[in-house]
Amino acid sequence: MEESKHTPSVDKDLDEETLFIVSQTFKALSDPTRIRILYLLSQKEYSVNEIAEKLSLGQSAVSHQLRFLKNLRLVKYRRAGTTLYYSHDDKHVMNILKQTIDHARHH
Amino acid sequence: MEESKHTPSVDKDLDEETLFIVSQTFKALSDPTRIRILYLLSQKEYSVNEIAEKLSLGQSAVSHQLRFLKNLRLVKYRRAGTTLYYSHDDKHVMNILKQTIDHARHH
DNA sequence: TTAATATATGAACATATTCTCATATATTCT
DNA sequence: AGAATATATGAGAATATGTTCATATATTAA
Repeated sequence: MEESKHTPSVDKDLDEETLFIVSQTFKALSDPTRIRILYLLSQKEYSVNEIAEKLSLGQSAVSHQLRFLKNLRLVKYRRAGTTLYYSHDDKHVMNILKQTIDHARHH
Repeated sequence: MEESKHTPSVDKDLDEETLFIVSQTFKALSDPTRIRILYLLSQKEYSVNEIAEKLSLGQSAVSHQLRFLKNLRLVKYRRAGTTLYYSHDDKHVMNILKQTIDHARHH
């Protein structure tokens, strides 16, 4: 059997590094708070306090989760004075999230 | 602004039920053991013991994880005597997994 | 420099997760 | 029915996770 030009994932072994990246990526998307934050950021950028207010969360909780998402490079921020505006930074992951939200809604 | 015929997820609020389904789906994909099991099952069906051997895991651990995946209807099984052959049961989720594995490999 | 505002960080706590071990259940064969 | 095999299950332990609280840091304005 010949491999396609796209080298389907099914034809290769899962190396440790890939496994780690994949699990971390999905872990980011497995928590309701982080999902809500990313969903909010799919619309436009928001400051930390705006996110906390919009989602009725504590400032600290939001900050902790943003650090988590930032470490995985799923979000980025720009500074404006003392305010940090966060936005999403991984189109692939945002696409995966949207796909899965749409899929979940059709049930 | 008018909504498209596909009603993009970004235009709606995230209701509790959708949020729960989405987070559970990603939680299933967030553990290395479950990823390896699903990846194995993306190729063909395997019995519990075959999975345990292939992945060097305990029979009990595999059984526990398969129950988890079964509860989310991500896998199904057929019985052949005392042996249960498990296979994947959610094409959307398997597709998401493949996409993310491919994405992770390109880094 | 001091005050005010926005965000980040560390510790502690409660809960969740995943594995192992022992044992239970289910099926088949004799 | 009893033995053998495959899988499931429950309890317990170790670790991970997510939140809150208190406090630290950074920027701006007076």
